[in-house]
Amino acid sequence: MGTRHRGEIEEINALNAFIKLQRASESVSSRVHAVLPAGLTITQFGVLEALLHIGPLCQGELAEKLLRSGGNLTLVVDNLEKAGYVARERDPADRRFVVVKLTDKGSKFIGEIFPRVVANVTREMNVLSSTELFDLCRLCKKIGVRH
Amino acid sequence: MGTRHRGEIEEINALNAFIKLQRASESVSSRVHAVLPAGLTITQFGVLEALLHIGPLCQGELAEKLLRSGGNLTLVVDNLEKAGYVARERDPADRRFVVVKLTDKGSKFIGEIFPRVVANVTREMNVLSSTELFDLCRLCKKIGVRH
DNA sequence: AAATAATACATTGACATTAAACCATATCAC
DNA sequence: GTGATATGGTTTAATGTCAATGTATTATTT
Repeated sequence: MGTRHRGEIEEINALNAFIKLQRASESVSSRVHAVLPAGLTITQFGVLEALLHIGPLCQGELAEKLLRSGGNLTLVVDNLEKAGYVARERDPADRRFVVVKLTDKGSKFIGEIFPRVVANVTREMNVLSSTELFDLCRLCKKIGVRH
Repeated sequence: MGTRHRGEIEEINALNAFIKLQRASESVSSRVHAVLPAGLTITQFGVLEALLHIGPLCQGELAEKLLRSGGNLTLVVDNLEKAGYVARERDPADRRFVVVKLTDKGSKFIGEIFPRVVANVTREMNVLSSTELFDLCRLCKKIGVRH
């Protein structure tokens, strides 16, 4: 091992950390997903949650917040609309925009689910101490930013 | 804010860290993905990379390593097979197993791509110092484990 | 040896996901 | 105002993804 170049070690450490990051994210996410009612996907949950806490949003904003493509959001909102959880409305001021808002049914639904997801996330993440959580936030923030 | 219960603060910190973890993972992954040749997906890359570094594997092993379902791997291997990068072979000792191996074309292909992905991952992750990388590994390992 | 259970993969159906092409609306330049 | 350009959303084609179910093969039980 003494013959390894500096660059090789850097590469190995970077790859290693990258893989661990991906695995941690995927495995926590899948365990959190497990608590969602059958038929409600993570992205659908993300849309409902954003509408609950921010209020009505247009699809472009939803796509940006959820890191998804516009075309994807069209379909996800379609499915939420079919299920009766959200309603679409053309913005009369600028008819290109479609404003998505929670229906009463959707509001009640996400209002019941959200606390359970929070409890689950809390259980998953509190394997770390609050100092460790803070460190994780800092590191994630640093690598998450485009550079 | 002084009226917040201890539990509420824990929940907020946990949620906050969870979201940052997901975002960091997704955004790094999408930037790494960007370096893959058009048409090669992340999971396809994962299969080729595993075959390159471990050697021939059966589909069940691939599914486990890549944290994907068996049915999914069937399709991913289908597409890699169509593209001529891998070949399937029934294990003669136990005909339930399908051994997947790289073709010459696939071997050459992944051999060219892998170093470029490594370079990209290195560039992304080396925003962190080696100490920070080490910390990130430790934290991810801790939350990734099922508990 | 026949019935049963377990294992590995394939298939199906529903939804997610993206990129690219497309349509409708709005804005800008002239 | 008219044409060019930009913007927001939709559609399409290809792939991914899982859960559930089906099929083939092997192992176990009796």
